[in-house]
Amino acid sequence: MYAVTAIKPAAAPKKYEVTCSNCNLRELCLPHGLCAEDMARFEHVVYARRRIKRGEALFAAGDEFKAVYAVRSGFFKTSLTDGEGREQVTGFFMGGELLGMDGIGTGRYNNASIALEDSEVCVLPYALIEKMAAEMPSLQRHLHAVLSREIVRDHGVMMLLGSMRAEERLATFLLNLSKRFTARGFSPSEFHLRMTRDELGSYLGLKLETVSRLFSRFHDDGLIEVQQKHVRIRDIAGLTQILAMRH
Amino acid sequence: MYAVTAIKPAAAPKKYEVTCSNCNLRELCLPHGLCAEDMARFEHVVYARRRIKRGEALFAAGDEFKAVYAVRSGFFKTSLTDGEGREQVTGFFMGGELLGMDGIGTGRYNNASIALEDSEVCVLPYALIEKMAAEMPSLQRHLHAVLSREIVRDHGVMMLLGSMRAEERLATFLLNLSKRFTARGFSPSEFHLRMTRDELGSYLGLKLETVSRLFSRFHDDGLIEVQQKHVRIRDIAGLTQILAMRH
DNA sequence: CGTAATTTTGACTCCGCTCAATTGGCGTGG
DNA sequence: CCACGCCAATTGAGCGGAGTCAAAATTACG
Repeated sequence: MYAVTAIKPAAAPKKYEVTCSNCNLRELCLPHGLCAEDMARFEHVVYARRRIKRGEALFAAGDEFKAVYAVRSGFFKTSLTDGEGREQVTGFFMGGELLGMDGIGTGRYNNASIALEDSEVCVLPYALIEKMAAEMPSLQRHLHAVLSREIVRDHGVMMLLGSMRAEERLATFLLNLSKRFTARGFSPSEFHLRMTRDELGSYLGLKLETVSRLFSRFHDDGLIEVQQKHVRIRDIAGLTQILAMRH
Repeated sequence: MYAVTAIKPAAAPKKYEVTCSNCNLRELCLPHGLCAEDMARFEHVVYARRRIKRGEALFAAGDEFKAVYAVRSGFFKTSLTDGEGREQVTGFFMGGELLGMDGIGTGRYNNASIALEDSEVCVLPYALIEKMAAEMPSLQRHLHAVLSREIVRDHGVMMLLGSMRAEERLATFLLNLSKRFTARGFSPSEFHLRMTRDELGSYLGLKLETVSRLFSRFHDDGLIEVQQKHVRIRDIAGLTQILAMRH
């Protein structure tokens, strides 16, 4: 089971130790595109960080919405659980990506957000964001853009789930992961999956055995090397090819 | 039968003829929750309407993003088309719902938006919305809420596509449609589907034959009456029951 | 009124699921 | 350090739900 505790970071985290302006994720994060002056003002919003240990929840579905979180380091999954206990993983999030925006509309988080490795997030209290956005057009615009892009991302997942076959889904996922790692300066072709086969299956609308079999098949076809959670992409073109083959 | 049309007589569409404050959809639309004064200011943003005939596009994927649209009457689908010509319907929209928010992030609409019956929309130019939101906290908050709720809606679809069986998907869809019609003062149990089996299948991640078979099955089970596009729900509890049955 | 489009229905197939057994990895405690 | 136990991952065998292909029926529309 996942604990919902650890609201309070252990050591006193020195504020402003790493500011947005010198954060290596600034190109990917919410304040992206702000001028130096606006950036300086924005940094006062990011007044706290929070550490979440592997397996713990940053927030649970139904928790009161107070802040949006920017992933500073680590890896998260978000997931819904419906009345009958069925879990649906709705996304995986890494450095510079924002968590919790689904809570704005109702005042409660709709998803649970679970760390899949020891992680750290920047806390962006929504009340402050709202206030600054009203005074800072570039921030307002960027906030809207971030929300809108989340919608576009979700539509991509809908296309994946609604009209792709199993191997296309996994290929799409691997290529997407590769791109996001690249944007963060990591290897495009070699990485550790932080989620289980079950979690990945949930996200892709497949059973864990199917995911496992697909990894084995891709391996046999020389597209990737897999050893448990470690993946190395050997043939990006081959993976892309899978998507190009209609049915 | 409960037509959504005929709200507007044939008269020339004079601007401000129907304002937000007296629009029968105001409880569902973007300006919802604004005070009288703010509402009056907001009405100046809604300076135009646009009629779209059945089968025509309000906008196409890739079109330059300039405005968000509120459905005043009629019915729309939104859909993506990927490189290989595969279509994925991402949503159906009726009175009071907003179209085009996925364009904010990139400056281009990501979806195409097609009228499934003769329809009318209010044009909300984004530049004006943005400006007013900065000056009007209640509007800003509501805009964020609307964007956020769109994300939540998409997550619901992801759960539907990722972890429900065919009959659960259709039952969920019918119940959702019923609720939305109810909120608009139409019959909760009797309505015309404006989309084809193919479009509905795309939305639900099923083939059109499967959708057709499910309608027939639901009919045989006494849950609904179907005759082509006309549907009458006979047993809401029975439909709900389908969702409660795991596996 | 005729033609095209949509819907329904049937027969058969196959992809992904279920059930089950085995293997492998990793942390914990003796 | 190794043994144990637990959880994750792999692999196999068989099944079933949804897809595919095809044809007929019904409806919509020019």
